[in-house]
Amino acid sequence: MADIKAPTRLLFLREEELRQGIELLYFAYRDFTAGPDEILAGYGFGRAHHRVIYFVGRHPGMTVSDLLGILRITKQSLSRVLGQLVEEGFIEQRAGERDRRQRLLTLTEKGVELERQLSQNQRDRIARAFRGAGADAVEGFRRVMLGIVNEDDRARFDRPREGRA
Amino acid sequence: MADIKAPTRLLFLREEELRQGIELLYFAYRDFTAGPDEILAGYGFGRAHHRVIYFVGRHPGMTVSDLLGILRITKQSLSRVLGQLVEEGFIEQRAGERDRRQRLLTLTEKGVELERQLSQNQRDRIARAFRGAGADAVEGFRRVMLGIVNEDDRARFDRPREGRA
DNA sequence: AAAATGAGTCAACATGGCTGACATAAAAGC
DNA sequence: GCTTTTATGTCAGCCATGTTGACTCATTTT
Repeated sequence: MADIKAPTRLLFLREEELRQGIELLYFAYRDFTAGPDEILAGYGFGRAHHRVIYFVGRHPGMTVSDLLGILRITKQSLSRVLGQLVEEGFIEQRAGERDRRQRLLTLTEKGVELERQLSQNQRDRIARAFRGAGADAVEGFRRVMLGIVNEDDRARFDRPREGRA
Repeated sequence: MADIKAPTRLLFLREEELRQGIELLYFAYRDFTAGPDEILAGYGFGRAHHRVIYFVGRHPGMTVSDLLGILRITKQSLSRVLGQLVEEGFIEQRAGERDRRQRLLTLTEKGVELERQLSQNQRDRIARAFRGAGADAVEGFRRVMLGIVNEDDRARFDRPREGRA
């Protein structure tokens, strides 16, 4: 079908390898988010709520601007979902001690429970993939994925400890 | 900060490992799509157009329902972006030979060029990550990502050949 | 001839991005 | 102390892209 392909067999394989990488990212992400999306729909929430719940759960006491930095969206977009989550009692805000302009975000018990419910599906999926692939493969996965992430966010994955915000 | 964590050190690491997996997927996908998004904006297109261009480029002559099956969206959603791409001369439709109800999709020259422009960024990023991580890591990446993808889509990645549609 | 299929269309709606303008309280700088 | 900057929130409106439901049309299958 008039496939536009590279001249040599070797180069073809290389190109094919990269295409596979692209598609693995697309399909893995698509399937990875499908589970939580269903649960969220039951609460009238969307994927954006999940991201907020997730990162606040991960970094209790983080500020609004920490969150904006991670999500890379505008504060107007964030405020919509964050506002709902606060209003419906999944997230609590309290003023910062050193800087009282800040709103420190934490999950309520209700929020923790929702986070657990949402992430369980994803953790199961990852755990299954990790177990099936073996420890060396997991290390390879980690290395490749880190290489794909923008340099300025790699510190977030620094070995054992958790990077602030 | 009242971190909710697991009882033992071993279990903590395990939990942390899974969390890292989740976040690697999130950040890698976010950064992976940021480049093309900028280019697309210049054409008045969005990520949905990219996906259509990509898969039609990948599988020339595919049908509309093939595409719907891959993207897992409704035909109404697809028709919007596909219609634009056809109208603006990036994609051509022709009737199927065996079944004249089908619309077989192929990229025009203009479409091929846009596809190349869009994917170049992603290919570069993947290539850089693959080179930096090494061949074994790439194999591990492949194994883990395949484990994350839903079983019914894994055949798409069968070793060397390209699975129809 | 009737039923099923592939594709397209109209209408209405929701989510979650965006820009721009503006308000308020607190902190930092001079 | 006054001014400026910063952290946050808010109003209003726009756009892209997903959804459901109802329907048409041509063609293929039964």
